[in-house]
Amino acid sequence: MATINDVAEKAKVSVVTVSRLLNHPEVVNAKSAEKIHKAMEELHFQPSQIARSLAKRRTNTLGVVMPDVKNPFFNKWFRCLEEYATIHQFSMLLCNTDDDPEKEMRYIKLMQAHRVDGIVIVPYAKKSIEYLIKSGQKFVLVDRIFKDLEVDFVTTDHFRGGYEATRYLISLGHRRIAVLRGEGYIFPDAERYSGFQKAMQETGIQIDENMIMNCGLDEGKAYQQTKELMNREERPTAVFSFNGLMSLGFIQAVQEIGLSIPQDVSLLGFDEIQGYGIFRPKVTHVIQPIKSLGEFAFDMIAERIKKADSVRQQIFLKPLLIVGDSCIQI
Amino acid sequence: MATINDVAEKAKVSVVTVSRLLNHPEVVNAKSAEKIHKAMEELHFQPSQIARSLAKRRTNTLGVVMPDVKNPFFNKWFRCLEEYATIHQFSMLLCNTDDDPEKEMRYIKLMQAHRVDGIVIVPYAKKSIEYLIKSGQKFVLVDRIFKDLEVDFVTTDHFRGGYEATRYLISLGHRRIAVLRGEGYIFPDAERYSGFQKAMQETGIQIDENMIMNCGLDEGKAYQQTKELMNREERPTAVFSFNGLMSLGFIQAVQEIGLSIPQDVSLLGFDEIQGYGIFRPKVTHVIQPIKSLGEFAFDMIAERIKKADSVRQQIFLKPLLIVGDSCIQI
DNA sequence: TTGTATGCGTTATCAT
DNA sequence: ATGATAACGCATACAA
Repeated sequence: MATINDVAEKAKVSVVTVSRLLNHPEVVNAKSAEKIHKAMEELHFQPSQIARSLAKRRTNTLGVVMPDVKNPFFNKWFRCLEEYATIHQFSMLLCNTDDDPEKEMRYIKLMQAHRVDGIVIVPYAKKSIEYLIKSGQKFVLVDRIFKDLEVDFVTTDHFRGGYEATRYLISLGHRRIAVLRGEGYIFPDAERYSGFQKAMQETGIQIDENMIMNCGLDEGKAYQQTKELMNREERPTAVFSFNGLMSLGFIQAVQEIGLSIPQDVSLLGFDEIQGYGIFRPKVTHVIQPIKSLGEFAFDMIAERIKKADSVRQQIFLKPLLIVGDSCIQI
Repeated sequence: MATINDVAEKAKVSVVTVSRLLNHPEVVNAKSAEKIHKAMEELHFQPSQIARSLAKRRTNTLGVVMPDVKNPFFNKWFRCLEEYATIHQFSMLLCNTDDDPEKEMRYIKLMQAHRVDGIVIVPYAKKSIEYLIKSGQKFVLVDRIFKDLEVDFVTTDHFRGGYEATRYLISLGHRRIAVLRGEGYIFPDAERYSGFQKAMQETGIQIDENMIMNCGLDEGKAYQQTKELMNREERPTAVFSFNGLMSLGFIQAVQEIGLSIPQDVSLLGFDEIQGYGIFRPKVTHVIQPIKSLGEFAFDMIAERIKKADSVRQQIFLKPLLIVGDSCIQI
């Protein structure tokens, strides 16, 4: 690939003038500009971001570290982030951790080696974030936060989501509500459960601990737990599933047992389900403001890149309850 | 972030020795090595890939240009590619074109500006590929190819997929087979249709052109076309949908009309459907060897990066028909 | 408006 | 086994 030198030579100007045309076009004379442009065309010249990054100590690329692009929630989010970042002249280096702490650390260091200007991370391990802080890296947390760490983040108000969903079920007359959740380690899981608890307490309903199923946020486990749960003598009248994958596992198990939603059991899920469009009844679910989650993430990291001492931003966005046909009054 | 200079100073050796430890560890004395390692630890040193890339004229990063990570087929493929590439010390710069020719060109040039060692592309416009050739860029085509261009590629044998799927439907007694397809512009769409044609011709069945529905590979259009199609006096007994999205649209429309699969109409789809797991009946479908599609793509581009004059590779992978319950004998 | 000199962080070459 | 020096492609300060 041609360099700035080749262009300068061909246009019979100095390298600096070429560089100027790239960075401060207003100060270069029209004739020179034309000659240079012509030379660039002929040589298929593209300024090297590598050399440019080295000189400017800015790469204009963002590192994105997240659990898994295969997850519908995350890939939608990533696309929003990418689109928005591209408008602002940023490229994206992408890594998937599969919630493996070691991968996460390795990838973070890889990003740093690439000298990304900032890291946008949906983290798993708190240790990773502590490392980011310690190493002076600029970064923004998305979705999964750690309450005791003083860092920039944008997330959904998962507490509110859990709370409102539960209130809705209660308003329909449900008392025996089961929960399909994770281990409570990651923030959204913990918060949604807290919201659930609060709604139950407020309305004076006793939580039946036997109906709080730890499924590790996993489809397969949700399937198994559902089989066990729904074959009990005293079944729940409603199930609150904490993500789309578990909703899938639940539905599959329920179908195999021969029960119907919502006649035999109501279902309320967090996030959309894959294939949501074709499944009947329409599942009542809580959605997150994915686009905003992407745009805020970019704005925040961009702001911090601009000035390291910009104010700390901690944003909670409102979730929204979409009412379908999977919950009935009892 | 600390540089190689800081490390050298702290370890009381020259920069070169530090660099050597990084690149040719075997030639540096154990004592020096230890001192350097210690200094690196203390300084949280990560060698700058930027400076390294500039000096070596190799970035060890790959540009991935594809239509859309949201598409389940592509995101599974991307994950396979990423995992495999990471093992081989390559990072991935990712861009989504949404099949917009302008975006595609812009992104390709962006990748070149970043001096990626090679580009892995699922293209839309032939023009993009012609540019890649003209500019001397190393690249590999995945999934969508152009038969008359002499370039490296790996794709599924879509012709065979279309052929075998159609033969299967015919073997079940179907004669009036409708097709939900795209515009025939991209390779997989065109090939699948050719395979369909061949199977029909071989068995002496007349293709009813009115049942070949151009849905632009889009869910919404497939939904509309299905409504029109299935409300005709003479309905097809089977439908062959060319991708998962259109299968979704089809199913939704059929459900709304009040028909059942496969009692009223059989369905055979290409690729998996989102939410496949919970939809009943299980949809009979053709799957592609996604993992191989990722690994071959990497191996090929890696090979070409190693030596520009390596032999041209053009690989067709076999698709596989997965029989479910969505097609019945008539 | 344009050019000269220098530096960005690393590697390669040639010495020692 | 180690070091001095130049080079990678570009941007910036300063000079003209």
